[in-house]
Amino acid sequence: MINRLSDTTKDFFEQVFAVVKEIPEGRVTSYGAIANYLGAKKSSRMVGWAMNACHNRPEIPAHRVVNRNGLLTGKMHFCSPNDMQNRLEKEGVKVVSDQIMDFKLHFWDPEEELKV
DNA sequence: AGCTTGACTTTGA
DNA sequence: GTCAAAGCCAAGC
Repeated sequence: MINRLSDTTKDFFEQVFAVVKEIPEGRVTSYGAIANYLGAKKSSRMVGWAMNACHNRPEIPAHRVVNRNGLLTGKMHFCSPNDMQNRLEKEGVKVVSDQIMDFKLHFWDPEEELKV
């Protein structure tokens, strides 16, 4: 369980970053899963918005966070769109047409792994 | 203060 | 199974 922070927006960002940082190599998760773990399932967009601020946190493996369909929706927001897919494949995650193969297999649920 | 947009998800047809 | 619409919260204009 990561640090429980206040419900302020800024802390929400930190929470998202903390969870994303805990994602092991070769694993991926979805915005909704993170949002759900943070207790804001309906605010899945905010997770994406939080990732938008990941530019301030270079250590955040945002490439391991995809939409619920396993699609690399945010690849364009990387410095190099190809880098996201390349990095995932390097970690053992096969990606074809911006979509993660066997997404279910590589899926990493924070609620289960971090044990709320 | 109000409207539009956005790295999403869920539900209904 | 797919497609369209609604819901959600925050930032930018």
